[in-house]
Amino acid sequence: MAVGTQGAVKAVTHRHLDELGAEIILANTYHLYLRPGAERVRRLGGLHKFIGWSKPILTDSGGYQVFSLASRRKVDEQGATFRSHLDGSEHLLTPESASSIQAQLGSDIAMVLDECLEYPATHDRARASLERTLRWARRGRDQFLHIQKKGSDPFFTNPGQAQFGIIQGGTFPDLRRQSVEGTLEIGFEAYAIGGLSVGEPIPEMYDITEQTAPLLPADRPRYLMGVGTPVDLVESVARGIDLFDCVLPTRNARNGQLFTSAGRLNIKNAEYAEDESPIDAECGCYTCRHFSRAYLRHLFHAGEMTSGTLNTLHNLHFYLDTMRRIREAIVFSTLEELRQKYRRIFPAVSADPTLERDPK
RNA sequence: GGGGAGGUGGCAGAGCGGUCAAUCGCAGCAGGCUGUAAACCUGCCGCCUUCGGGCUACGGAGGUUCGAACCCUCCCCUCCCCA
Repeated sequence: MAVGTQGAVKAVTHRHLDELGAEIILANTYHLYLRPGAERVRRLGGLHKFIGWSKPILTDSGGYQVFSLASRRKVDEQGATFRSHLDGSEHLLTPESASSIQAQLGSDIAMVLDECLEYPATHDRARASLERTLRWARRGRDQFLHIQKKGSDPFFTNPGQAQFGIIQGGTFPDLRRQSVEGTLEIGFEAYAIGGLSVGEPIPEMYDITEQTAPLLPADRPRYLMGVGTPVDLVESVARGIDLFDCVLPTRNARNGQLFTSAGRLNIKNAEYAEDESPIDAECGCYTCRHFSRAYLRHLFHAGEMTSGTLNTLHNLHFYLDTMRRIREAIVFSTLEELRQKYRRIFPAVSADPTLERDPK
């Protein structure tokens, strides 16, 4: 899933996404609640109509903001109180309100409110957090079912909405298992693994994924939240994951880092100033078919908006293409080869993740 | 012709006797970004370096001083105002 936090995948239009073959996008409860407001979206006919995207939308619950906006929120049993990053005003997000807001938004998949645990965290802290997430899950699910039962409720703009539960438990396998059991007991349409890709070493992330994914129902999509790099996708599918979302392809594109069949490429670098070749000769995206590295580097340095657009088109193409290759490899039983290939292409990431985070 | 302001590292612009190789910004170079407070952030940015430091520097030449980008003298050069 391409990430479109505020109802738009940054730098590209829905038409671009259609052409790229994007089947679903992600939007965010917290951001849309603050602006333009869930009530307003509902009055405007729901998120699909409002943003002009008729294909599926998944809304994250705001659980990630519990992590990423840690400095501007406090969490208690009731929920998370945020100081708005827009105007400083206080807002309480509860499991119930997260469900209600998403009902008003009318997304196709709503995520239950969870507490995305920071890394590192002690076993005690992780257990307490997961148990709270479980209690929140019960409350969020009850609210979801309550709204859905009413059916004609004016708050409800998408009667077909599904709700996914989220597994927490930090980097502790026993806690992950406990979280899975509790979450399955509550029962959701499908399940996500949360609380990873928050700074833990990549091997640990793979490890937890490997131990957690098989515990989730095989007949439902398993969603690994917030992951990842291209090699992370391949490695995670190999461990049982079906669905991802990540800001990397879009954010890094805007910041000049491109994912290619030869690894990461920083289009800002001086070495591309007069390089007439495309970003990736093996790529068939619009950007690669039409523009040189030299031009793309120029656009970036000149601060042209087109830079973000063209780079984003390329990176999203690379990501969606990676997923297509993975599906194909599964069909032809060549996933292991694909894995080796991606490990080769992105060695720093798979061999020693710490190199990625700290060049020294 | 008269009056005034000023010349500082690629640009722009602080500093106005020691703690200045010299604030800040821009440009440049490199790196990071994993359920987006991110078209953002970090580091480097005179030369050399065994990273401790060494060397050359604030238009030019002299001078004062223990010590000068900062004070004095002369020279060169810009810009502004009035005629």
